[in-house]
Amino acid sequence: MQPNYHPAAVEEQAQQHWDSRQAFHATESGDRPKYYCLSMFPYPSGKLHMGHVRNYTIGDVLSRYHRMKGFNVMQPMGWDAFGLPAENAAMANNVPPAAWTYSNIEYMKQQLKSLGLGIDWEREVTTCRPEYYRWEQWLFTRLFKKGVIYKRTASVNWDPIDQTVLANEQVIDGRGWRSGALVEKRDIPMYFFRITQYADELLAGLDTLPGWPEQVKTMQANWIGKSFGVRFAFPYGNAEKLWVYTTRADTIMGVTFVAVAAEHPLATRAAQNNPALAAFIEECKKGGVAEADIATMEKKGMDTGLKVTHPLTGEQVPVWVGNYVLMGYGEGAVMAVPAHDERDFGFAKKYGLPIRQSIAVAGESFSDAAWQEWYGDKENGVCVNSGKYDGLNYAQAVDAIAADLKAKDLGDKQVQFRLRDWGISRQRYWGCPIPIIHCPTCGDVSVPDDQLPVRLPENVVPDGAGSPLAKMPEFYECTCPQCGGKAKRETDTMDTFVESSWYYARYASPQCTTGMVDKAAAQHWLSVDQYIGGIEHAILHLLYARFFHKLMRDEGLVQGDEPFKNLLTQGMVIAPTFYREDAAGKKLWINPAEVDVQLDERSRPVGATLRADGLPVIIGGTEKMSKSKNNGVDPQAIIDEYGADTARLFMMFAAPPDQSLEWSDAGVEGAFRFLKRLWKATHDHVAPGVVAAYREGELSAAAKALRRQLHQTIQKVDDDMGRRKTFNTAIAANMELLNALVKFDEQTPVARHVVQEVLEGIALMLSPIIPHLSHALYGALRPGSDALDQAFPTPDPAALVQDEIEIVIQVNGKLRGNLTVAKNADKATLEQLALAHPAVEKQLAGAAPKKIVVVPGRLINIVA
RNA sequence: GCGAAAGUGGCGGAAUUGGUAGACGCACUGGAUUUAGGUUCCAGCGCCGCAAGGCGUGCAGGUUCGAUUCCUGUCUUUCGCACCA
Repeated sequence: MQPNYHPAAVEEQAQQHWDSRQAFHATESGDRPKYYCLSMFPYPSGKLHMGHVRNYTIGDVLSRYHRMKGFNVMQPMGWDAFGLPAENAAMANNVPPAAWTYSNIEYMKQQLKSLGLGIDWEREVTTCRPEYYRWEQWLFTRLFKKGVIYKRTASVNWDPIDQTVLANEQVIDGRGWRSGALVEKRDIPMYFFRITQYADELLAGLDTLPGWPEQVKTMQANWIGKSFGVRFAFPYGNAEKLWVYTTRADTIMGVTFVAVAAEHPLATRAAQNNPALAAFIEECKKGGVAEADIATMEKKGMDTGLKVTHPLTGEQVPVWVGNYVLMGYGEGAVMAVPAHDERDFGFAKKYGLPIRQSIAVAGESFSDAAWQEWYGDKENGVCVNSGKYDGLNYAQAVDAIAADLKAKDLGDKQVQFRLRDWGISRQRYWGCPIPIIHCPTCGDVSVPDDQLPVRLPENVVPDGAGSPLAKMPEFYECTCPQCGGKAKRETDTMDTFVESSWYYARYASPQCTTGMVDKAAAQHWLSVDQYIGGIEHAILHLLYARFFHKLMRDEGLVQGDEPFKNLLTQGMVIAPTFYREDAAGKKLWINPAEVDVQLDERSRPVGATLRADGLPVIIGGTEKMSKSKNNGVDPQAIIDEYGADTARLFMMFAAPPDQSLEWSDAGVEGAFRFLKRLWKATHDHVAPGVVAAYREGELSAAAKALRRQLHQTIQKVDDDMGRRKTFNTAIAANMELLNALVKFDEQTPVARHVVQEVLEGIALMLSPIIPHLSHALYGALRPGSDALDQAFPTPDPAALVQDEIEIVIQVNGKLRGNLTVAKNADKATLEQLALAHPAVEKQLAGAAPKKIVVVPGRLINIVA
């Protein structure tokens, strides 16, 4: 064994060893229970970022830990290879997205390999390959025939200069990112997945997922947004009806106006002979479709001049157009009750509309000032100024009002979801072609199986103005599969969320050519035992994948209702930011690697300078590593300098996996220092010759204590890695153990056996985190054996036995001293010892204690 | 705006079931080793205080013998919001 730790050599040797024995190739044979460990696959953007390294290290730690616990582990990897960045790179560099993507994959694959991940590379999946997306197209055609996929129009961001549809991300402050043009809403035809049909099941399924974070389940439940309310109509004109939906039917008697979306037919009609209104409606159509923008913009409205009839009072109610009412939600119209809804209140105040109280809370006054205290109080409010409904509480009022509306055939109770159907049409090139043919006589016809896949040409460079496929007759000219007549192929591609919604299933049989999945393989490996990925995917990706699993189940492809049994949502990797401002006040972001931070005598930062010129820079916040803030740290540089084990150790040590992780160069140094200490301790121990691990023999008190600490650590680390998944505390416990070992200086033969036992224990306990180093250390401690084949250590009950324990003494809940007592000391003895303690006598000052609380094995609290 | 989280020393974090706040690491300070820098090793390190002691987990309340942990309110920060992935 080398006297010093050289990570490059250690890691190369270990990786070659694993490769040569195909250590991570997973098969369905054998009788060990399976463990399918899946990390969210990367988008091949160019090179790995720290978020990838963190994600895949967590997955690898769990995979290797479970291998040691006796599981047949399958850990695959692939590429989420379609997407917008490839088109942007193509335009910038004049390279086809395909070529750019494939070369990125090649480079990033080498990077992943250098991390020493235990991946079965024979299962690699790349979504932009026809072998993959042909099955997506195949499923599409099935779902289209079933009616789960349908076509309708929907609003998109339209760039009037580039004549193209923009993603929300491409709209900056209401303008197109390339053209700078003010973005407009435009309605275009799109295909939709009828996810709302599965809304109830997607909601109920959350209760079957105890292995998911509560936070994620709550977010999904709120996103699905099941609400119990009343759908009812305001009649008008010639037996026409304006429908609205409300969850607060108890406030219906407080309605003073109705607000409709700009796109609502009633608004369109009213605008025909009202130029001012027409102009306002046009103004509402300006701006993008992102909900966050719409919800935070100034609430504006205009009277249509139209009136509708209140269904219960018969009163005439004005209809307004409101820019905050969304056509895509519910009925595209809402009843407005300014007295009991915050948004309506603000709107009524602004435009001088009447406010009518219809709910009261006993003992509370109703005024503009007091209003906000209880405006929406569902629990304590009762109806007032509401005629026959006066005095009814929320539930009673809703029941009575719904019944009366039903009797008039003007409404009824209705369950509604916030979830909307999933529009998947994209007017982009680098995506999976939608397998539809438009025939002038047969309509929309799905592409027959024997004509799949609809191949995406790979040699195209987009120009940013509309979809390239729509300009390629060789792509879109075709014949109708039904009538054989001249027809046009669909040129839209699918949302890339579609590919990432089923890749987990494809990994079970990645090369299957006879179907989307091999049913037997899918049955063996699914569901995913552990899924790991960023918290930013908590809603959309995870909801779509759950939806797809149910679609595939209903096609008989997979079994079970849910794809991911356990979910771990990792936090972001964050880093400090630094910047300077130019003359125009524009921030120029400077990478942390180029900055020196000055500290005061208490190590508080007082300033920062750019290394290149020694002049000051401004310290910004600590934020998610990103290109835009130029605060990214390249993982490759860390691996090159310290090795993968140090990078892995630091990332697992600096924070628990579900919290954000702050990057720290000094922290990386600390991790490296620990590995050097561990290497040296092992080297010094094996230098005089290898011994067997301790089994029996008389031990000194110090040796006994060290051995007890080892076995306590094994117990803790097993729990931390398995149940808690807090790798930071597992590492800390091993650091403490190494510190204790270094202090232990007995050289007797039996002491050397204990040291051997401790070093073997550390090497194995940490092997999921620092596999290369553990491979080398274990090989040195046990020549001829492979750390990879070892079981996770188990604690020796005999080593854990303790005769004496420490008990804390408190007076009035404050720590005043402690006692070392026999483990089985009884309550009376403990009280007596505590009262005799000098610090307690001082605190009591002769007075008798009022009460004594004894928590066995922990503390005594004396209440004075 | 709506939904979900998080706030603990100079910093990252620990305290797992209401029971010793600050484990472990970083930074810093002092010392040893070293020609020097670096490395390594030893010691110290929440705040106030000479000490005794007091204070202390964003802020304000509450429950409890005892609260970082439970409850109410509030502030700040982060994530998501349907075409970024």
